Amino acid sequence: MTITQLKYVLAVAEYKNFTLAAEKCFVTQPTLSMQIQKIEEELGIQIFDRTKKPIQLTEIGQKIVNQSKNIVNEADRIQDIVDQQKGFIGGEFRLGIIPTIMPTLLPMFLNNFIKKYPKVKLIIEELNTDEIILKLKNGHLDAAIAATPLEEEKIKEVVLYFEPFVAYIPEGHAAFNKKEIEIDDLNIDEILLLQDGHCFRDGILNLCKNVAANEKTHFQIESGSFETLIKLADEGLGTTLLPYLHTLDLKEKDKLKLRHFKEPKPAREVSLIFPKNELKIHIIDALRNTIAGVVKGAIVFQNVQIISPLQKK
Amino acid sequence: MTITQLKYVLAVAEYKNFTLAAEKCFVTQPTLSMQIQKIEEELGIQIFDRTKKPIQLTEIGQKIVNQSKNIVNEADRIQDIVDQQKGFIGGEFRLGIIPTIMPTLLPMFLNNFIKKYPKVKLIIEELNTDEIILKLKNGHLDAAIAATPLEEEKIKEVVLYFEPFVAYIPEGHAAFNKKEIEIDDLNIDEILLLQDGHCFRDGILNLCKNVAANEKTHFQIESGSFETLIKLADEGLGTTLLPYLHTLDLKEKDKLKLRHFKEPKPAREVSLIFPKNELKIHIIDALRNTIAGVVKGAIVFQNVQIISPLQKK
DNA sequence: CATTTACTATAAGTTAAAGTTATAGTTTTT
DNA sequence: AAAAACTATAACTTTAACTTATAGTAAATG
Repeated sequence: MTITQLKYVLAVAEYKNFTLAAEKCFVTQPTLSMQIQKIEEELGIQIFDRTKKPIQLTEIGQKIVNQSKNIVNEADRIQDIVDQQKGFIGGEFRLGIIPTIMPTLLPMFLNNFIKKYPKVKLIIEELNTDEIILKLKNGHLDAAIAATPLEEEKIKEVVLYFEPFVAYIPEGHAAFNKKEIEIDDLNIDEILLLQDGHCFRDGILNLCKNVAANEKTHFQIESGSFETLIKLADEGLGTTLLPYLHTLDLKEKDKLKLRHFKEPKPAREVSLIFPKNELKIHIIDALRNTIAGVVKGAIVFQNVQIISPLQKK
Repeated sequence: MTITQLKYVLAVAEYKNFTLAAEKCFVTQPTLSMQIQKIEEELGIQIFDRTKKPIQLTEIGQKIVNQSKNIVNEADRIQDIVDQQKGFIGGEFRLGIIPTIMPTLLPMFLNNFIKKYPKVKLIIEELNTDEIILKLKNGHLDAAIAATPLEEEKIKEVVLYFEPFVAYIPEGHAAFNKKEIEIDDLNIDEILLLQDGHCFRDGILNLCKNVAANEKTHFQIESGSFETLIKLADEGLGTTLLPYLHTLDLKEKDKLKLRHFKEPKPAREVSLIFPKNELKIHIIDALRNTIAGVVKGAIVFQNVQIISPLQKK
């Protein structure tokens, strides 16, 4: 049994197709077929059920695939250990970003980063906070950008910036005429929120003290994107809260509906988070510095009050 | 990088000697030398410092060895997964036993077991409870025999038997003339106990309610073996408590000093414990049945009161 | 201090494994 | 029924792993 064979098994399990899997492994299809046969013979079991189309894993095959993922993953870390020792900045780097940060932050630093560190192959995935924590722990991600604090035992957090929330208030709303507003100018029932699972929602809900009592209103819409929320607000269906960076992209017309909060402004803490083993710490540091550089120009430090993404009732 | 190379690295790290390591790996010394060179070259680092005699690991080498242990360990589990599926009873099986159970229980079942399951290569290690829990969790042990309950999250316990404690009371002691005794006939200060780390000690200490207050007496001896305790008791230095199976081996003369407790007798719960993944469950079941068979004849069920090994203040 | 001992490294050759191309054999799709 | 999509087998090549033989090197020994 070799690591190579295990990788072949994983490829076939993933693509359910020998030909395609062979391509992805940069070998010919017969090589793959033979190596799979060989490991099946060595173990004395069938990993794949070839009678089904597309190919299926057998019951025992599934267990072997799970274990193989472990092994291949752990084997890949050998190179990480070496890279860390050498201070080498390169190799694959898997970064998770939550959906409410992705579209605004990523374009700001991505270009800078890949130019400065051309040897790093960034693999970026949009994931919500729960998925991120899971994948950081099992090694499927090297780092992530999320709202903090999370207080996860094995995960380290390094704050990147504090991002204030800005209220988006449609014309005709009572608060529209105020220059600066306070949280109590908005009625919690009318604030349009992102759908559950997006941790941003929890942050917003925590703004108001009496959420629990008000949760079951006659009207509840939770969208997956701020664009939808803005349009709903424009239709007179309520107000919404936008992270500051997001407001920079609005049309001039819509920007007129933005109202900043009085200090201390409600804000979210955005951090770079990663496993405490700090395996790819050099890349993480490089990423942090790059982001810090671009954000410094975009967000002025202000007196803020952090909304924790934690409390999920 | 291959699993074989990693195994070679581990062998050299263990024996600090290429020639010996090669023997243990069943290859010639040049093979080992070349493969080690090859992985060092591939990673671009030195794993071993060959200038020192005997050979030493470099700093990075130590990290690589640690990770390699993980990988090789996880790789070995592939075969376990297959064996489990097939219901195969064989292969290596690492069993930990705490010192206070080892000498009495092991001789009772070992012969039976190896005759009945000749394909299983039993590797038995005497370890205290803490070490056992650690090694079960990191995969260095497949199962263990210890006093329970332990209430460890990832470890399953299957009770093998309940073993009453018997008091050993030297001539001249106030309780010597009683046929059956109660725990309060003994003064906690005079009970000779096993040294710390042996979990049996905790069990005994839990017998008495007011231990904490009495712990700092003018006199405290904690030996590592019951033999010592018995001799100390004979010297008039106190009494001691012995697990029932241990009393069977005493000289006739010493047996006269044993006093059984009134029911419910204080007893320890002895269990077979193993990781919840139940990888080698067939061997574990075989072991349990073998032990159950031999113990049934030796320990009559009685009304007992379990002393938990847990509370460590 | 030269010699033995106890190792590790290198060289040359062999064996075994992993890979290739070409093609045959399936099953599914059209 | 033919074509397409795919996997398996066969024959061969390349590469990697392993062997024996021997050179090199540092520590131990008389």
